[in-house]
Amino acid sequence: MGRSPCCEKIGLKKGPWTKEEDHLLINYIEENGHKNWRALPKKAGLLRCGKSCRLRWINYLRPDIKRGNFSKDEEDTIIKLHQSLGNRWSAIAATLPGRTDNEIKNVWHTHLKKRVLLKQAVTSTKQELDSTTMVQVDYQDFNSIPQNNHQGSPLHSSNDDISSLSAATTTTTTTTSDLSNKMYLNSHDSDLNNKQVEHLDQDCWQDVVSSQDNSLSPVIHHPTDDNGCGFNPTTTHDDIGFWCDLFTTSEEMPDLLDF
DNA sequence: AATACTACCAACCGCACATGG
DNA sequence: TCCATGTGCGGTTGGTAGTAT
Repeated sequence: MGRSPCCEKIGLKKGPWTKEEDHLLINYIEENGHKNWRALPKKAGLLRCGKSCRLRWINYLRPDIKRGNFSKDEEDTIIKLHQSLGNRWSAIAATLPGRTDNEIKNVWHTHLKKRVLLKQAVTSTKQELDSTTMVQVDYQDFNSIPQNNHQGSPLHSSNDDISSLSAATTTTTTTTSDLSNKMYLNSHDSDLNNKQVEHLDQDCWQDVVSSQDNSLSPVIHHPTDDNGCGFNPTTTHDDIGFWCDLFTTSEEMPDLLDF
């Protein structure tokens, strides 16, 4: 026999809260506090589970909640604390007054994780570049790469992605060494020929590259479009173009680390 | 203009821990 | 010490708005 449910499920409302429900909850808590969440909804006249009431109050209705975008300082704090604490959202939230664990968790998954992963990718790439030579890549040859060799890579989004990439970047000299997971480079450098690189897993690349989140744009210094790639920096295609541009010269790499 | 896709975020769910009888 | 209950936490889902095709 398992534990009983936190509340009687039958007849209780789920889903988005209405203004009326919000007012009932706020009024009750302002007058009586919230000593017992389970008993609260009935006393407040709400057809909600106690857990639902608690969540609504903690994450949205609390008077000290800070709304709006996260500042650069707040984002930096989250990134730093996540490095040391991991997914302990409540602990991270405790250091950011007015922010909730749920909000921080959402921000992490939608913005900050991508930024951190990208920074890690760029950092590892730079480290590898420091110990390797220029690699010449003929992107047209990606059309002939077997599917299972570039699954999940930035160049895998669709046939359209690959063809537009090829059309735009024929035989571009590029100092890239790990644009993707298990991507084979058609290198003219014998040491790196057919080198299989594996710095990031597939999900990582899908998160980073399939994203149309432009928040990366102001953070990463997108090289000027002077090499003929011609990608617009706002779409999935653009992400690919961006990655092509990104590794055009090794001299650009230090700037890219300025997250 | 219609459809598909993606990002965002509020809310839910289940588990773990805390507490009190 | 055990058990029932309440609460908190982190993972996940689903609805919606915006954007691309």
